[in-house]
Amino acid sequence: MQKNIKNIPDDDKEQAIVESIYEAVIDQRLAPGTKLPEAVLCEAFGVGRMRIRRCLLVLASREVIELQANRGAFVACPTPKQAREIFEARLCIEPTLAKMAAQRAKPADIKNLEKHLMKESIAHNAGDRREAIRLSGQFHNSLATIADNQVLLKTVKDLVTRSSLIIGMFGSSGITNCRDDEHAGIIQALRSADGVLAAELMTGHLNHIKDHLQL
Amino acid sequence: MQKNIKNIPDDDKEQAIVESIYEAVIDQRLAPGTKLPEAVLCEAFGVGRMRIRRCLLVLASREVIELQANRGAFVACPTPKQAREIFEARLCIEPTLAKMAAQRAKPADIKNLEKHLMKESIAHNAGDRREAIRLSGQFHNSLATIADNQVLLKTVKDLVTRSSLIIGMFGSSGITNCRDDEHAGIIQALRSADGVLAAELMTGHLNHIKDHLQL
DNA sequence: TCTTCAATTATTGTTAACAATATTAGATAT
DNA sequence: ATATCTAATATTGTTAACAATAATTGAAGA
Repeated sequence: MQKNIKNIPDDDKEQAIVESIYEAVIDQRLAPGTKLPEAVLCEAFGVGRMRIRRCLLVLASREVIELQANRGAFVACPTPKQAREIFEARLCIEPTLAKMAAQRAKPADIKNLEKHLMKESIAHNAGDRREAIRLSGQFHNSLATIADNQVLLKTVKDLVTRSSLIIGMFGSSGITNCRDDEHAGIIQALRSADGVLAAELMTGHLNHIKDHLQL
Repeated sequence: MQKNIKNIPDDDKEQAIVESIYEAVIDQRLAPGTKLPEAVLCEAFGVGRMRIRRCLLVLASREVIELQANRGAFVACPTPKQAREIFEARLCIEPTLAKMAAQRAKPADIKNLEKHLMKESIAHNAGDRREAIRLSGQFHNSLATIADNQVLLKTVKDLVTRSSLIIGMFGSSGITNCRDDEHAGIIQALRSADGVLAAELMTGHLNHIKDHLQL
């Protein structure tokens, strides 16, 4: 019999590091342009330089960070053009994804989304902008999970992460970016298995987020 | 004044290597499951091991190859489940993309597509299956280019590349996979700037390709 | 002849030292 | 005081040797 095949040695640890940096970007603890020196990351995660470099390369390949020659890694600074393209991509993908989710959502999925929505509402009312953004992104990922398509999930995750950077750069600081009542509407559409409505609401929702940006 | 900033040292060369492997996968010169030993690639591209490893990591992060612990790199073998997800993703993205392309196509773009179509037709009539597949993929990339969205272009490129692997694994060998007359129809829709039609035709086209697979 | 085990070989993974480049600090001159 | 140049420092990029693991070969036994 064959031994369990892991993808690459200690891949789990590396994936955890990548995820950790993703999270920090989403939470806006790592602002656009922040330098990520190898030594600091080695210290922080308790691994060697090679590991960190591998993680940085993966992050760069997903355009969450940028690698500059002989200067190192920096958290990406999306340009207005990139911002437009990213939201255009989201508008291309997520409405259809919402439709798929509406067709496939099981009662348990709806339950989880409702719980999620409550958390969003709490963070929102508490004025915890950071947490609100984080949960808002997570909501979009959840739809991809319910739609049960790993390929689209990965794509959306990247887009959501980069959207956090965009909001960090071009978001009007006063206004809340993701209105949770719009999320509520989408959940209601899923509940009634109305895919077309879910898609429409998602389109409107993404347009609202985009419209609140100062590109 | 500041020196020209390149992304990373000799990034161009590395990107060329990655592209080269992409091409080989698309052309089906690298069959699914083929082992890619570091030494061979170092020799082939005339670079050190470190470079090759970086390229392999990028390719793995895009799921064009798979890295196995202590065993090295292998051209990816998409599972039927992955194949379904990839085509679902394409069906999610490319119709809308075709619509965008229809709205943005300039006369020169149409001209190029027509030239491209002729090449496809020639390869098709000559029974050059490999070239036909390659050109067929390129057609889909061209639409993303015309739509002028780098984010979606990159996503589609990945999906098209992996589709080549899927066709290599699950394609019925006798039947041609991408009917160029369907491409012709899409071009006609672009010519008349009929986005809705372009989207519909693209949906049908992708479904046809998918239906010719033996999952 | 086929299977199993051990030893050899080949390949990948890791580490540490070194080279190249950028950044910083300090001194000098205007 | 500011700007500029130079030297020192720090950071990144590269290489080569080494360690760990897998693949292969061949021999021994059933």
